[in-house]
Amino acid sequence: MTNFISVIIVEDKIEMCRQIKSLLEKTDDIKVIATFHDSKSALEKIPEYEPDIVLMDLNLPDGSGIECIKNLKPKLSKTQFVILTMFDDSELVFKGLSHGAIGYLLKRSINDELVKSIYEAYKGGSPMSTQIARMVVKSFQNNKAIDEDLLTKREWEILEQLAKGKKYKEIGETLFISVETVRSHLRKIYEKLHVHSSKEAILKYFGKNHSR
Amino acid sequence: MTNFISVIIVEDKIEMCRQIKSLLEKTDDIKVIATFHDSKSALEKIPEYEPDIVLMDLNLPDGSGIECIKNLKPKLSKTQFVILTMFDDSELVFKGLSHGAIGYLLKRSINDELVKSIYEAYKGGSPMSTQIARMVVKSFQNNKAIDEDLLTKREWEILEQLAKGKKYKEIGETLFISVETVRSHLRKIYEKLHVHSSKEAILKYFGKNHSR
DNA sequence: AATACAATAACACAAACGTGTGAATTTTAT
DNA sequence: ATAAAATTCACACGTTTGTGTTATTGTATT
Repeated sequence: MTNFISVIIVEDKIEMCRQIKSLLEKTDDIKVIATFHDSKSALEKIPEYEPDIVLMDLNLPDGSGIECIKNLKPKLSKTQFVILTMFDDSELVFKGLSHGAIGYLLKRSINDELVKSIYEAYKGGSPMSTQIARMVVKSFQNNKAIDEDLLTKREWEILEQLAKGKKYKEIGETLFISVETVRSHLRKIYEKLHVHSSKEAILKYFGKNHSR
Repeated sequence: MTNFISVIIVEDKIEMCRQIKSLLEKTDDIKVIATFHDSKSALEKIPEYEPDIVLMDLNLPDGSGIECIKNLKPKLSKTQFVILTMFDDSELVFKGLSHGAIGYLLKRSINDELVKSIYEAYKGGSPMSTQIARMVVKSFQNNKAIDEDLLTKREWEILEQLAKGKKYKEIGETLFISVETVRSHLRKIYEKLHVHSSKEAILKYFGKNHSR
């Protein structure tokens, strides 16, 4: 590292690119060391720069920015990727974060947050605009799968085991009861959850029954 | 709503409580309308106030603050719960968020962020300190369950269907192929994933094989 | 003391699943 | 153009699962 935070911008719209650059260069300790406008040249050239931060647009003309991150990440272990996009689509957010992006900003809110976000990303934080954080939190709240009081203590134990991928026989061995008893419990569990297979029960357990 | 944001603090340590209160009251449009020091009285009295925001400590003497949120939430649909805690333990964070909290702040960073966070929570955002956001992002990245290139396009389609809880016959009907073909694909999928049941395959699909 | 629920267990039968083997056709890559 | 991989389908056999029925024992609740 040098005495400034090196940033590369990948963004196809030149005007937007310039705007971001000028925003960042108001600060002395951030330097935009390169800009790219398509994923092909970004993939080729970025590794040479070893930037601290890459600001990545998702809607590139020749392929998704997520693909770009996926390919660059292994070569640049010290670089933090921050996604910059127009859309607050939850699919995209989850995909972006799970593919190695460390932060996720909406273009409409960059004026207020961009510079601060670069610092945060550099310090190992995860900049997200308020709206994005809200979506992430929602994704946890959807997982309010089964009311705790619906199943008895023992039934929860059985379901937990099932949700680890075990088969009936193994559950019985773990809990020191016969397979028949396990089947007996699961019959009641399935009844209470309104399902007819271990698959469906597991999905409910993880709150993956509706949506996504 | 009135012309200010009404806040209730639930925090057992009186000194900390007073400190938070004085922080918030530097701003005219935030009013601390009550404070509680244990979950029993909080549960009884808070519904009468219908506050905009509840700042909730997790380590109350008589029961977890999470339980408290769980009980209050249904009675106060317009109230936003923000957790205030000493610890950045990931279990707690996920539990808190999935039980109805809208934000999660660490006590050590409240000086900088508290007032801003109240505004954000009020506007429907999700205030989180940078460290918490980082943990949340990490939880997505751990879910890098299966390498995309491991399975073919068709195999992904089959697995997706399976992960919706469908049985083989239904998968075949959805994709317009015979059950035998579904079985054929799943045989290869199980081989590639090193599993021996639909249960295990689904767990891998959702990244739930290790931990949690 | 009576009633309800929880936990345990067995038997039975059909449906669904896991796996071995084999093979034809289409798509993709070299 | 040729090899390799992907997609499709079938038959067979043993295992696992889903569900109906029934019963014993322990533990609360009233």
